[in-house]
Amino acid sequence: MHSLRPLETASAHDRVYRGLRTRIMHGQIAPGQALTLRGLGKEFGVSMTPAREAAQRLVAEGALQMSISGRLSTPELSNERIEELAALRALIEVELASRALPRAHMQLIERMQNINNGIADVVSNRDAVGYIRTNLEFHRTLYLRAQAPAMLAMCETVWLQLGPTMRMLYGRLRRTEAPQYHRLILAALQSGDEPGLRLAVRSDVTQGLRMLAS
Amino acid sequence: MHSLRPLETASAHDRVYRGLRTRIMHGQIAPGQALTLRGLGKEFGVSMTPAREAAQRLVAEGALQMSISGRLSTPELSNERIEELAALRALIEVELASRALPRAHMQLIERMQNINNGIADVVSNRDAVGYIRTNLEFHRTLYLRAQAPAMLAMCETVWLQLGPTMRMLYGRLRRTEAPQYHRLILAALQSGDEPGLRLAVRSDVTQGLRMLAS
DNA sequence: CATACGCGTATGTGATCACAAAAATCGAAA
DNA sequence: TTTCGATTTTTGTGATCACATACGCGTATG
Repeated sequence: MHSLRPLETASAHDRVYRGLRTRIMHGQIAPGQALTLRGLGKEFGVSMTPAREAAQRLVAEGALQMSISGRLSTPELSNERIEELAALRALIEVELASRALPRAHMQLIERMQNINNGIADVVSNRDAVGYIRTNLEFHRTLYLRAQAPAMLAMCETVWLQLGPTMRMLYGRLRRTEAPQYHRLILAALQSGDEPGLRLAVRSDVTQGLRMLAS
Repeated sequence: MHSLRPLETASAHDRVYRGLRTRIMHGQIAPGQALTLRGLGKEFGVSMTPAREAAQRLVAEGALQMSISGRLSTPELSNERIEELAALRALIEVELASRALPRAHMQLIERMQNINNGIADVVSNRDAVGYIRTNLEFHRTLYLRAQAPAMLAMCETVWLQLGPTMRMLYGRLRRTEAPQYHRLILAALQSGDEPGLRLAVRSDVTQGLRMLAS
């Protein structure tokens, strides 16, 4: 029943918004990177007006910050802010996973396993952006089953705010395999173990935080 | 260290945004109410451009919805959506209250008591908007102590989405006194009872939902 | 060599306009 | 009276422009 607008008729500001949002969420833009409206407009082939709307929207979602003079940049998050956002991820994603559990059939689990196997590839290539994208896809695949669009939207907003920082974090990471907690998540899904699932998701989400302390 | 911009130099779109946002959050606009950019512009004394930016931003936050043709209106929430938003309120506000508890000294509790006493007045006047505003002020006063701006922002976004619906809900309510759970919240704060506080906040936040079932 | 000043350029803001599409209005026919 | 269709009006979109201001760089001065 969703009325999806055809891509070729999507408004200009939506194209800019989606393009920028994806880049930010996947960590393709470093923290503190400056952006200009004319630059965005030229890049996406539109005038300043749609670029401004897209930027304003991303500022409202915390994906960009705007100085008092109106200059745009990706935010450099303080450690306190990162802790807060990780706590929000834990709260919301545990709830989403819990709601998805009763509907998580074998087909879904297999799809998640496939995605998780793909993480090994991007990890071996030292591809930080690919790692973030695949990791988020793993989580989103599960959460979509929760049938909770408002919660998922909030969750993605948090991902968005963490995007530039995640790149920095995962860039430091010397990882050789997919996250260990992903296997725990999959195991808990298969056995229908709700407490185990909640713990596994919480651990997976907050593990990145521990790298900050070191 | 916050660099607050003086109000008299606030940008036009910020004035429109704040004005509209307050109205929506406090339930001054009924669900399904239509809005036009030119109308908003005229009302706030600005051209269409700032009105559009403010509207886009509120759409991004879920406070307004936009039809495929670009028409603006306050959303009419389904029961499932309301349940979801109430669950989000419960998740986030319980966490905020828990974080505020160690910092909630007597002065803060007294301030909250004063606000809560004010609820009796607006209730006796059958003032739905005043009730919502005062109720939210009660909660925000506590949550500000949590020192968690990202969480508070998410929380307020949920309030915003529920604004038009809250008016409808509380409009039906035949209430003669302040919410019972507010007293429990205050008692738990005074005694430093964290489990009791979490339960009281969760109950207060989800109580409105029960009116839907009836 | 460091710092402060000043000028030129880059940048965001808000108003206005032309255009297309949707909604509303009015009239005619069944 | 109702319903369908054409026309008029309303509305959102995106481009462009003038303007004010902030930034950056070069120069001069201590």
